[in-house]
Amino acid sequence: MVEEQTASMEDYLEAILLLTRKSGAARVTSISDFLGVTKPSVSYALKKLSKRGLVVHEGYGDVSLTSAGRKLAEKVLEKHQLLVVLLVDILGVGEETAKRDACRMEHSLSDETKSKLEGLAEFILASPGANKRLEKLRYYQENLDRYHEDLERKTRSVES
Amino acid sequence: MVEEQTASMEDYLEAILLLTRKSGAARVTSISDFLGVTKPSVSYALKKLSKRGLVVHEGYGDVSLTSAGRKLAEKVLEKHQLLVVLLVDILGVGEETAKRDACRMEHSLSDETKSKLEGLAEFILASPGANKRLEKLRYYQENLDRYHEDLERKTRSVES
DNA sequence: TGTAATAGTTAGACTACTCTAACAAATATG
DNA sequence: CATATTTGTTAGAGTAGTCTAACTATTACA
Repeated sequence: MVEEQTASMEDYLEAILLLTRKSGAARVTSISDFLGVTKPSVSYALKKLSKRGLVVHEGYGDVSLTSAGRKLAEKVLEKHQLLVVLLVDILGVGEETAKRDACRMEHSLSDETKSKLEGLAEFILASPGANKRLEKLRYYQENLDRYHEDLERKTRSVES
Repeated sequence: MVEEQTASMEDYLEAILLLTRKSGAARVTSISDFLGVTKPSVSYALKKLSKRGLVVHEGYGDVSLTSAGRKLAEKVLEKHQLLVVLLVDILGVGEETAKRDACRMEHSLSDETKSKLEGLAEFILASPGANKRLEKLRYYQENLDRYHEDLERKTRSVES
């Protein structure tokens, strides 16, 4: 069994997976650019992840994932992608917010909830009757937005 | 505008709100028991939250929230409760997992996503046609579970 | 009302990151 | 092939939290 990683370490694993997929290999610099952290921070993280057997580095070379590391990284990435689908395609959350939320929530989503959420997403997006259901949800959401806007307007006029 | 708080500080605010509602007042000891942290940790947190104008303490007495603190605490608690409804009543996630997930995800849920999620929950639980919809989802989830169990069994038999 | 029990604080260490500054290794180019 | 540029590491400090140990303040009650 692989121990739980911190959100930060999961971010590094996920970044390495994505960079490897995109360009064949990950480097300290590309990870640093991708995550928006300094190179010393990447160095520090890689040392930790190496000790835990999740990453192979041997200084100044390419960074790659061990199979344990890859398994973990894939799990995180799957959660991330599921959340994006849920937020954007089902809930209609704006791209920017959805991205920010997914990047944070991916670390707190249990495997159990993930699989249940997959079921919900499938039910709403791909099961028999899904189209009609999604259409109705969209309609409902839109009216709800209008309703909340009204409410806020009223609140403001009371406050002022 | 109130600045963003860390997950930890949000936990303290939420605990103070809940304890105040339950027993009229929060104390260092009750917060410490509730959150499962030591009293020095509570002391440390209260000092920070006081400086930020979110909590009123004046040593050795009751702990209470300022209106800014209460507003923030209520926001977090609402997110928590919404997540529990979503996880337990809609997705059918087990109580324990749902609680753990809600406690962590409440800190990464944006206001925008929260309101969209409220819409979804309402749509599934309380809109016209909701009963039938929830029933179908439940049925779908159950078969999905069975399907995934089958899949896992097959995977195992291949590996061994 | 004096003392024991409870409640809270302070001091100091530890963890898990983050960063900047300074240096070393590798690579690329004139 | 020597040197400039890029890449990566090490050292050291800072932050935000956690804890234990030792202390002080408050309260309870014999």
